[in-house]
Amino acid sequence: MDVISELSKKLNIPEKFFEIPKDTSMGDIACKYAFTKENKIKYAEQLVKKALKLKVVETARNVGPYVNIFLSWTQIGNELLKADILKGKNKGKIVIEHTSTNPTGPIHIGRLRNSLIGDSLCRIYDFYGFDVKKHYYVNDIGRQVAIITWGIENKIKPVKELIEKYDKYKNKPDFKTFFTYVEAYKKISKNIKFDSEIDDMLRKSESGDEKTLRKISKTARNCLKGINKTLMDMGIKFNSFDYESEFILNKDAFRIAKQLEKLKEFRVIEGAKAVDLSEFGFGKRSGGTVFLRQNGTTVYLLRDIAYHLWKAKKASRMLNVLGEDHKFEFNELKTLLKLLGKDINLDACHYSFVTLKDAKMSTRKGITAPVDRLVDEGIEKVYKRIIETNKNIKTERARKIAKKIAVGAVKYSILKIDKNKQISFSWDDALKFEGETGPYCQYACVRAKKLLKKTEIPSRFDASYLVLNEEKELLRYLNEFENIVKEAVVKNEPSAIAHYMYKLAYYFSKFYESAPVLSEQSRYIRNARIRLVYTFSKILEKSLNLLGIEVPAIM
RNA sequence: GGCCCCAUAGCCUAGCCUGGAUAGGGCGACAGCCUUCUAAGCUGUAAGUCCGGGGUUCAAAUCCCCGUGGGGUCACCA
Repeated sequence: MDVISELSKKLNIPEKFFEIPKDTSMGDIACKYAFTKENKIKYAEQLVKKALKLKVVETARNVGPYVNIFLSWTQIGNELLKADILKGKNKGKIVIEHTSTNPTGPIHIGRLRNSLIGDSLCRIYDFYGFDVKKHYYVNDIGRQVAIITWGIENKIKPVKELIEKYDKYKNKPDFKTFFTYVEAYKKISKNIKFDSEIDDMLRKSESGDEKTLRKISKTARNCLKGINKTLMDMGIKFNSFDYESEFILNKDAFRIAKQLEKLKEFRVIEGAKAVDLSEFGFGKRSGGTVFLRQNGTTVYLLRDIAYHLWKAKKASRMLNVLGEDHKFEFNELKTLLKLLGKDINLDACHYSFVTLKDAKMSTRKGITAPVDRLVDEGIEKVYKRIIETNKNIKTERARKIAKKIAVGAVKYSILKIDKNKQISFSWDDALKFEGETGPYCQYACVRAKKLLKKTEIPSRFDASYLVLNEEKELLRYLNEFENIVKEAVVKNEPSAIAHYMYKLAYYFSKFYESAPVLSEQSRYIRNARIRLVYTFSKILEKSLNLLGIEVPAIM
């Protein structure tokens, strides 16, 4: 029940004048509307009188111009505890594109932020009622992939040192691709002849030579298998992998180039075809935004336009999860789509960079912090702890649980931070299990579910028996779930869910320590408490799920 | 240089959109709590120029302006 909107309507005061006080002694809801009036205190007193007449209000009093409202938890509580958490519906189709990391090596921690935010947004939008399609845009052409392809063709052998460094992963296709890349790159930078072979390959592929294009694409597709394995292991799945090369093969890119040539912004700059977007705020040194190079090959932006027009056919809305480095290009893309007369609903969720703090990661050459390694190290750490606390547990089961916890820790540590803030990534912080972490939330959920296993869930209960402060705090916060989901959608901000669920788990832990459930003598109180724990476990598990975090059976 | 993002205790972070009651948390430190639904938990203590300076307002961490520091971007790269 959205109490604030209820009070707003009944008292005829805009919602923004209501807030939830930090302290229960100041009521469940506070109203600060009286501050805007001449006779502040007198007005507040009148508000109190009005509020007292409402059904949801238990009592109300004013502290100066503040009006502190205490709600009737019997009514709200009964409604909340008997309801199922329901998915929204009929919000329409949306294509969410995320990750889209270049298939030139294993996925790295910096890039993981994209996948985690993207996957979480997919879950949040889905829960909110959208029909979500998850897309990965594969850059299967371009210089890096060409270099690797060249390396494979010329049977370049990677150096032993590198393979030893990543010994555990040496047979994973993404790592193998990376090994080849490092060595091929070395060779090419030493010899101009090799470099021109790459240029030749690029020119052929980007102008539409099918054979070359397919050859390069194969390299990318192979690497992608490894990347996808890592993502699947973390519970991140896609509906579609869209290959950039397709938009050259099907000639879409060239058709769009023809359309761009008809625009009044069209220019030819030193033989290259471009559009002058300076009046839209895109001042370029070269004087225009190039879409076809002097040699007739396509650039990324042109293929991106083709891609977005293709995606637009699939859904009425699109959302791209992109690093802040893509802001400029994204705005160019939107501007060009508009100039082409395409009215499409395209948004971006930009996030700031992840920098690597620990020397452990920053000093090494090439990739230094593959996600696989972080997760594996986390699993080892958790595994030890699990077999300590659960003596007779089977190895395989312990490892499965360890994985859920390690992944939960990593996901939470990244998702809890506001997307506009840079993350200085610390390996140790990401694998912490106490305090505001994923495992803390998982633990609260495990405790609740374990307790519930030992009893029936009562269908008859009365929330008026929940009188303790700890019970009311928990109830009050459970009631906020709906609002938080909405906020996360509006802001494209999974961290809102992360902070919510930590606090929710905290209120539960407090309740758990202070109020016995199963051993409670009074049947009425016991039933109400069981129902409270039941609702809590459902909402917390859903919140965890919205971040892509699973709940293990034991911890 | 132009444009965009960020700045809150030793470290990390919430609050900023929509201005109001002593600026919430977490880590680390210190002190307590396990014969009771799993202590990955709970309780308490110490720790703050909310980057600096102006302005608006009865009221500014929050809004506006000017700075400072950090990051991003302005490719015939993707």
